[in-house]
Amino acid sequence: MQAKTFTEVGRRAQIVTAAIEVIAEVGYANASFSKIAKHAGLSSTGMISYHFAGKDDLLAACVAEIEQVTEAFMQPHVDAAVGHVAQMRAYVESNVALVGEHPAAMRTLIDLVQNAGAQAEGVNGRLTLFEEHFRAGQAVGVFCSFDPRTVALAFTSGLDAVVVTAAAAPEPPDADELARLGRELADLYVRATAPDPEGGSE
Amino acid sequence: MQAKTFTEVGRRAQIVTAAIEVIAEVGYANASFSKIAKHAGLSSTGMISYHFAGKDDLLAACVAEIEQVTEAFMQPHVDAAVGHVAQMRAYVESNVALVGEHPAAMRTLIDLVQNAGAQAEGVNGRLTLFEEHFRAGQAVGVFCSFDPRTVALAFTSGLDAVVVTAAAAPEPPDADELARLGRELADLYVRATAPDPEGGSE
Amino acid sequence: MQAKTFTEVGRRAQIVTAAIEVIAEVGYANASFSKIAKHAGLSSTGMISYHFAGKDDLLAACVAEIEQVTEAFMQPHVDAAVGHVAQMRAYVESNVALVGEHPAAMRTLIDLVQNAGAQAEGVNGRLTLFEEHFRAGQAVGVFCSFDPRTVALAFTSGLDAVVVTAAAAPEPPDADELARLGRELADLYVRATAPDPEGGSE
Amino acid sequence: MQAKTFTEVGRRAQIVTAAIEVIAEVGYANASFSKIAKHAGLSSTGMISYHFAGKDDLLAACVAEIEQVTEAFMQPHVDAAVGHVAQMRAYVESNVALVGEHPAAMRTLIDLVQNAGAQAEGVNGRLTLFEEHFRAGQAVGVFCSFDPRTVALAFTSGLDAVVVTAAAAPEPPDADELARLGRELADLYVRATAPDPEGGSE
DNA sequence: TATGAATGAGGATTCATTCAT
DNA sequence: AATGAATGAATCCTCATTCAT
Repeated sequence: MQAKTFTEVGRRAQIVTAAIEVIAEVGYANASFSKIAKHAGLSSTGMISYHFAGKDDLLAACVAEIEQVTEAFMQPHVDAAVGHVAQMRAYVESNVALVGEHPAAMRTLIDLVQNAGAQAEGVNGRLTLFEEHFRAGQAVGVFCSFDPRTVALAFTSGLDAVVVTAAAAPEPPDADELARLGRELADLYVRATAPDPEGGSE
Repeated sequence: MQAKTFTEVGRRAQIVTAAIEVIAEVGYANASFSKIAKHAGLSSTGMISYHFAGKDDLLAACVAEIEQVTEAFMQPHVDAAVGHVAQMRAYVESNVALVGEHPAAMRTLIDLVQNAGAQAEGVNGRLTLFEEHFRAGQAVGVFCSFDPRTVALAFTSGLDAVVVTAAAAPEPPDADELARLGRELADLYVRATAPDPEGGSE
Repeated sequence: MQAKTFTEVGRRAQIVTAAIEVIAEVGYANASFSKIAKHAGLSSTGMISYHFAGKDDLLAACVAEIEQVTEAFMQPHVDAAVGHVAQMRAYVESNVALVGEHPAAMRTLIDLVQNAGAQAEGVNGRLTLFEEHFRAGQAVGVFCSFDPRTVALAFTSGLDAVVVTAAAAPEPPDADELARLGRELADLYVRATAPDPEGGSE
Repeated sequence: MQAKTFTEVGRRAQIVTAAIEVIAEVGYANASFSKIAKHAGLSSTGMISYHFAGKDDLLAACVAEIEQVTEAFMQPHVDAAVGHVAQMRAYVESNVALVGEHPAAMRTLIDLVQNAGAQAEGVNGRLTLFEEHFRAGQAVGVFCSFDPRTVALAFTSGLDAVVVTAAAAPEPPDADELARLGRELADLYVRATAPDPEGGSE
């Protein structure tokens, strides 16, 4: 009915930012409106309820915000890659590299994705993305034969684990270390999906 | 100095069992003492506080219990395997097979491992186990060259994801399907760590 | 000194209308400024506070509005009746008939009258009206001897109950049924106040 | 599973008593757990939630408590009366007399009955009681012809109004005044339902 | 006049924990 | 060894009201 005000947008963003940081700090289970309000410099939790329909709404906004940031960072890298294998590598490496840019966001995203469960479309979305990528690659012979769903599941969660571990480290890894980690993981995934020696190439 | 009585041990076990089932049902975040007490047939939450120092203590006991069950099931399979590769395969396949035996325990274990975070020694223990297994295998040339820590991290979390997905499925997979899943995953891990063609064999 | 502007009057009326409908729907206890504002198409509750001194003020305005509508409908019927008995009958029957015209208003009015309690002058006004009507009728012998105050109280609340029950029925009664109900009740009240057989007539 | 403890019963009774008094004072709409807890001398509202499943549960307990007290007082009077007319009179008079014994309970009961609405079985119960009493009396010719449902509705609400008005009066009426009020009302109801002059008698 | 943002108190409820019995 | 009652903080959320714009 009414376009969002500038202030409205600003406050929402402020609260989302605070929520992301709080969740990154204390975890999804312990992130209360109180802590988020305090972190955001708000005087009451009522303010959050004023701007968001409920906890789910706020959490969804956090996921949306992070996914946008994530996509903005990763998409160019993936698009620049040519071929299914290179694209997978670009996805993995840029995802790990993201830790250097937004460590809190990465930790929060994965926490939410693991715990929000049902309503998280992002998880299934990413899973399906991988799955179909594998299927397509197998069709053209650049991936060997395996169950795309199972491998997609193992890969995405393995990627998450590396990301969250890096993001949660006491002293965060620098860009070089992140690049190395990303390369290690991408190498692993490439080896695991490489076509049989006598297989074709792309 | 008084050793724990039989009743004491029994009560603790009863509570731990209830806690595992409750966490499997409603998740770590929503598992309260109330629900656990009710599930255990206890009329008061005070009983739980009496036997456990706190929530952390109870959770640790759950992890310990599950790990014991897990080890009892998996260890024979692993021990029966010969060579680093076969042992890794046995570990993965028997872990997935466990879903058929103790689905609730598997779901709970992974929930706790993901959320208990810091204090979970079990996670690091398993990580280190994998890591050293890789290092040893690399030394004898049955694994190719990679960062053992990173791959251990990716593999354990990938395994967890497959297990928890299977355990949480609306209609649980039967033994055959679990065997297939385990084989898929083990194949993947074996491919990913296989030595270069010109490498040696065990 | 500035007379209320046209807009001012319009907004107040709009809010009052919305409030009446909301109270009819969810009841006095659950009618909040939020719901009223939403129902009125206002984007903020501040608007209500701006036009009304407080909740009591708004409620009083609702009562006043409804009483005006009520009086406009009932007065002609009462005026057309001749004699104390006939007027009482006209009052009762036209009041019940009102349910067909303004069911929401009727439900709200009675809800407010029952709950607003103390500050509701309307109630006492109606009570006093009945009381004096009885007294006057007794003076000319068309009513038997009884305590006017007590009977006024019993009659008005009995009338309210019939009205609100009719107004709240899942499928609202049609005009014929309302007429029947009104006649039933009026008959009852006439019988209850009829002079002793040997008494006079009007 | 477990019989209620003495303490449990005592606390529940204490809370119910406090709730009845608070509702009598501030009305159903404004009776919060806080006020009830304070009135009962409890240090927290959690105590109430501990003993009652929720607000509805507490309210139902209040209604049950009051109805028990009410019935204990009224039933002997009604039973002692012979014939449908005398029983109706006994019901009305003893109900009004109850105000002298339990003014707060009366005010609360009526407040709850009016506002609890749906879940109040007591209301419909009483209504049906009256209705069937009328029907039975009409069958034997001691009541004239009228719609039992409508008259039952008007009478019960009229009775409530007289009771609550007496109970809420700044200076509560003494026993004599209550007896007079009860007689007035009973006379009114008897007149209103009396059979036509040529009708039969009981 | 009107708006939307902000406030802060208060709503019911659940929580882990303690304690007397 | 166990119970059940009690605690009080914390949970999310809604409330009527105020205020700068």
